[in-house]
Amino acid sequence: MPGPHKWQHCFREHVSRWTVPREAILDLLGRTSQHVSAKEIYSSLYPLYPGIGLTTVYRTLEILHRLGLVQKIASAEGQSRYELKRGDKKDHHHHLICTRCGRIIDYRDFVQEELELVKKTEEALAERYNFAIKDHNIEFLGLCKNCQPKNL
Amino acid sequence: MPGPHKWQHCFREHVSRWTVPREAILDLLGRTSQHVSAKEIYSSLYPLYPGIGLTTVYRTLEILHRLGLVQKIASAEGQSRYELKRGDKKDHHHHLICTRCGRIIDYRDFVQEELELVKKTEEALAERYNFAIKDHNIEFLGLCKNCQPKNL
DNA sequence: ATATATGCAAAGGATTTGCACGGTT
DNA sequence: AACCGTGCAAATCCTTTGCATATAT
Repeated sequence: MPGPHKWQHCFREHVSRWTVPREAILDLLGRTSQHVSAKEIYSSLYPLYPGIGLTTVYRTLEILHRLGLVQKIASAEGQSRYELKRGDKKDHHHHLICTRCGRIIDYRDFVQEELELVKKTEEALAERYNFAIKDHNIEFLGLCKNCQPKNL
Repeated sequence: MPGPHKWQHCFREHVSRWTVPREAILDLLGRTSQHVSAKEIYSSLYPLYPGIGLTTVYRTLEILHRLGLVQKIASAEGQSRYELKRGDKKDHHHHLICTRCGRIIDYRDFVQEELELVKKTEEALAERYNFAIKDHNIEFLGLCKNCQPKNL
């Protein structure tokens, strides 16, 4: 599992070149705990790296996703959000998503229990359906505090 | 919970008018066990109802989703897929999604166990984060039989 | 008769692609 | 020097919106 600044190696090995934009994007993802959209990454980086292109952000995210370093969350609002997967077991979490404003909350409660069941399920499903399971996605959808109708 | 052909009532009560396109869309959703995209619905319906518009499909799906009759699955490939929620408890299932070809398999194994944990988690999360939880989404991502690399 | 739903065309967004240029190796 | 990555602009794809017309009530 790559450490804070070992991505450079991972990149050179699996992809090819280690460039300024790639470092900037990975660095940003490492510093944020949010689930960011491509445009948000672009906007955050622009002041520091004028001339960076949104295209590059998309292409880099695509690579990171394929490498399994980044989770891509397809939200119902049309845009995808991205989150760096940290190797840390303690950091494993699932999502609580507001269907109105799109806010995503990470929760770490019950995750241990969930993971036990997930593991069991995963094995059985892999065999039964001949699936090579790579990842799972557990999320709860609803209305966050701010989006709940006050008058109901 | 609306029966096979009681949607008409549900519609008139909660929305307003029961029209030919709405009946056609709901009927199609009822007859298919697939997770269909808006365009697929449109294409299936076009031969029978020439002149039907893709716009109407989207608008109807939006209503059905708001009424809680249809689940909207935001896939990573950019398009959303829709599935009629059947009242039937026995029919509750989760998804196994191929990240390469987009195929979705419903599985009903372990769902009972999952649901117990889900219910418990839901209650705790609702309280802790002040969230009005409406739905959940459990899916496993990986490669289906056909998409697994043969030479690995 | 009246309000609502429809279909078309156009607009809107997010993401991808083609291509000449620039940076890494 | 060779090749890969970049940024721009244009192209795509999915979805939403504006508006005149058709339809359900």
